[in-house]
Amino acid sequence: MNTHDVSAERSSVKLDDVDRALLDLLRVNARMPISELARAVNLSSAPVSRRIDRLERSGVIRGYVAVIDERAAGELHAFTEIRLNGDVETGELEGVLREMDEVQSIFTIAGDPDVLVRWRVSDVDHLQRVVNGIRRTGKTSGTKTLIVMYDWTRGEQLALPTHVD
Amino acid sequence: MNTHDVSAERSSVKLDDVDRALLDLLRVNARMPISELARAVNLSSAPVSRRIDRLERSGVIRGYVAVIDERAAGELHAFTEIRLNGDVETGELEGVLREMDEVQSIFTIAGDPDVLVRWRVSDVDHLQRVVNGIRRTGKTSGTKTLIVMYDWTRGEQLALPTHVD
DNA sequence: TCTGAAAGGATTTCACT
DNA sequence: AGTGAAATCCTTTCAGA
Repeated sequence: MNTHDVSAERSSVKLDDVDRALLDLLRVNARMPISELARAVNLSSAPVSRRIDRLERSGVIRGYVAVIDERAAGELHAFTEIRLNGDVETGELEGVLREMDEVQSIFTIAGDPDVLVRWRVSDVDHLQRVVNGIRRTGKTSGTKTLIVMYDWTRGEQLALPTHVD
Repeated sequence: MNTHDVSAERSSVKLDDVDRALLDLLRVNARMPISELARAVNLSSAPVSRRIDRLERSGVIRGYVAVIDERAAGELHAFTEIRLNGDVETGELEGVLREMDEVQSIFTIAGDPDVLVRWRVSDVDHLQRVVNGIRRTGKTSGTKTLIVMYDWTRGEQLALPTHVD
């Protein structure tokens, strides 16, 4: 099916249906062997290898990450919504946030709030410290923090090699 | 279908320093070869292979996902905060959400809101349709949607294999 | 639980279509 | 832009410590 290339504004990348199929497969299992991807799109390994290389170099594939059970790893996850002071640009806070090890993701939002941050901390005390750290920059006019109790992401439960004998 | 089927043996998992080092490496590059991981932790490949297998089976590693540039792929990402009606349990809505292809992640929150959903849609019309779909379930008392303009996640920019020319 | 070696796969390159 | 074969490299299993 032909879902269309809407982007075009900044990226000169053209994706065909095979590229999109590969992306959908890798989204669900980033460790899927090239040989298996090739079988899924009815090609041999060589062109699939080259296509993935092209997708990586062009920035369409930004990376491959393992998803870890945060509680098994003894961690706490949370989000903080941040509203910025009127004279502060999002880029200013982003620079601060990227330097903090506890920051896992930063989302710039169209509307209110201005920024959404995902934290990876050891406990609530740690969370309080990092959120206070953001407040103390003087760049924010308000924060609201959401503690994650449970989370689910598409693909994560199917991603492991299930050996069907 | 049951909602909580994964990693029941969470409490019986013990991680040593080598395990934690492997997790940190895989978080940043899920496609890193076992041989390279082995070098990084000063072991041979065999035990690293077995350790990762154990981490996968015990549910500590939940999966491996490729991170795609949504704009290059012609997509729009957004979050919706959901407040549930007083008589609705989070599990009820979760069941509905998991069936929707547009739902990428579901976070159950301690406090207000009750649930945070991450969407992957083709455009704002599509977003409006899926959010209205949630409203029409009658399970929610309020929603607030945040459209992502830009996002950054730790590790994603270093995750690609650095090749020597 | 590790090492080292060997077997079996996977990936990439290359000549050709 | 894809195929098939060959070379290289990776992963897993197994014997031994």
